[in-house]
Amino acid sequence: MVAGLSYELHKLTARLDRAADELLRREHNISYARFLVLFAVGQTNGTQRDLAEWLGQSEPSSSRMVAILAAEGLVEVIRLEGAGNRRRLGLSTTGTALVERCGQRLEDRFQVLVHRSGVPYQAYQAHTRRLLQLLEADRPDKAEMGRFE
Amino acid sequence: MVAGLSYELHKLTARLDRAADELLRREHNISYARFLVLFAVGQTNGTQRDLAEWLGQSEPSSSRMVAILAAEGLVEVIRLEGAGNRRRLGLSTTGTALVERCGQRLEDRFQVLVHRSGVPYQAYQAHTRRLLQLLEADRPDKAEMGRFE
DNA sequence: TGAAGTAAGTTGCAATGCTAAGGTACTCAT
DNA sequence: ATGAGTACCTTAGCATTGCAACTTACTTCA
Repeated sequence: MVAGLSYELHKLTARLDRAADELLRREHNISYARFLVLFAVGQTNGTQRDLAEWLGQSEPSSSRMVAILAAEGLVEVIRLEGAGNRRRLGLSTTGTALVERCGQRLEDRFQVLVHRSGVPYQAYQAHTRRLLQLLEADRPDKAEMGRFE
Repeated sequence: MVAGLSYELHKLTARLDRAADELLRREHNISYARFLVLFAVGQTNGTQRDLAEWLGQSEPSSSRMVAILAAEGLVEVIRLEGAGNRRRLGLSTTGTALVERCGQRLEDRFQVLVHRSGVPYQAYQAHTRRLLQLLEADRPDKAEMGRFE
């Protein structure tokens, strides 16, 4: 048959995401989608476009999520005067704390899973990254992506 | 930082799915989500529950997709008399042809990508499967799942 | 100094996913 | 033969995504 590594990846990710979502909702009353955005804000500390890029999502998606998270006081949005229609994103104190706790919890859990499975974390990660890189290289866009400073 | 294999998996899958979606819409006027369901119908040839299970999706999701695909004449739904409220799903002739073409196209493309990346297909697939297996084993459900014949 | 260009962000709409709750078609023990 | 149980499917409603189209805030150039 058509083996289908891609289907298995799809499925694995779907399951992982769902499991993460359940855990976060139960323990921290937040969805995985929102957590991911929060986490990404912490990582990028840039514009919304940077955020979308990091997440591998469309801009409208992150735009909306940012609006929601900002309204909840987890993300801070600062308009940059004299820099075009740009804002810089950052985590609020509450946001930082939340990301900290959730991130730790998820990472722990995931590492346990991987460890129990016997799959070599390093190698699997390296392969995943490699594929991702190649996929990014294929799209003829943001080679530079304008920063502000 | 929190390395985050899981984020990378999430992102990789998102990108792969999006690329597949673009290709299928452009060349065959069908979304990747629908194609996946069609493909799964061909693989399972069972009930909708089997289908959802194979896809790693919720039952309502596949129920809705089946309704749509049946309305488009791609999937055939057969009520099984005397077997409870069950239906057996199968691909119509058109459906089979479509899956054939799209599946081939996607698989080719994906294999080229993996090959170019230098990632060992077999090993990566084995790891993915292993993780998936463990994840399935954790959920205390359908160990048997009732078939009809 | 104002028209065109550019980079970033937002809005409208449809597709798809999930959970919770409800329905349907049988089987079985009493 | 009837009420409980079981397995499968559907409906209702919300969350999140993507694309297309539009807006906003600056920059450039004639």
